[in-house]
Amino acid sequence: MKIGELARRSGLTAHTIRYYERIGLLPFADRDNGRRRDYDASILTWIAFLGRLKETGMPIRDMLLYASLREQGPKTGRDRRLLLEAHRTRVHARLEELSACLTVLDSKIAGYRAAEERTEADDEPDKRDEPARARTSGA
Amino acid sequence: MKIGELARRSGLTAHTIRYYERIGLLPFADRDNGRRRDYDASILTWIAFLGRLKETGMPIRDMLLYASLREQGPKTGRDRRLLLEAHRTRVHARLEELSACLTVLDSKIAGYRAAEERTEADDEPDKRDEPARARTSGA
DNA sequence: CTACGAGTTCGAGTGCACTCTCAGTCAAGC
DNA sequence: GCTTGACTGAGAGTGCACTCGAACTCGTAG
Repeated sequence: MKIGELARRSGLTAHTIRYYERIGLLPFADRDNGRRRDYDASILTWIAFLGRLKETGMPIRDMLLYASLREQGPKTGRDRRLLLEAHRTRVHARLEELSACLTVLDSKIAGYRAAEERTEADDEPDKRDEPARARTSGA
Repeated sequence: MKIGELARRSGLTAHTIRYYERIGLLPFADRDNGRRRDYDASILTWIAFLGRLKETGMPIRDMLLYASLREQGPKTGRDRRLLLEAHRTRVHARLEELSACLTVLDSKIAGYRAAEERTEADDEPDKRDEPARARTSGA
């Protein structure tokens, strides 16, 4: 598989694939007789996993560490697990954080809704911009 | 309240507060007789809310839109609500995405754990780096 | 009066993760 | 033999969100 096809199949651009190879996130690819990268389909699994790490907010420098452990073979399994476990903890924390924010967002939206209903009812403009607390003067 | 105290109380740096004012995320602050910013405590509520938006991944350009609607007073309530609802949808999607990734991460970790147990059992090195699929040759 | 520390503006610099341009190379088709 | 189009490496450029430095101004304590 050439870089163009890998780009289509992985969702990365050819530019990004070369960039990832340059920085060591992808292993140095075999070249054909014309020095062009020629990939095995198995690289797709690795790219997909990198995608997960990225999606969960892992910085490239950490992915590089994981990648280098992977390059060193199965003896690094424990280190890789520890790395993933630490990351898992962070992702979990982020998840909780987002949930909490979602709650705040919901109550803010509810506040705006309530304000709109009041406005429809008495059509009275005011200067408030904090809809979460209802005006006591209202209906 | 001067910028230093606001920085301490909001968790932003004085640099960031000035930057936010410059780009319009914070309203232009009143100045004292020496041209220094003098804040009312109410700004803290706004900064906290901006923090929520930021925490949930809203880009500054969207926060700017929200801020400008807020500046225009209560007549923009509906627009602000729509903006927040759209954002809420994105945050929710992100949350699901993260949950899915967490599952993948968990199974990857479980795979490494299993590999470690096998290694402890038969102390046999191998070349595999995809722990999710167990070796059938194992005990 | 002088020193100090906190503030001011403006603009340049930083770190991240790409993203793109350039000049050149190569295999295949006409 | 020539064109075409995907590919090459090196390096510059981009967008985001700050972050910092330089040179300056104030108000107050000593």
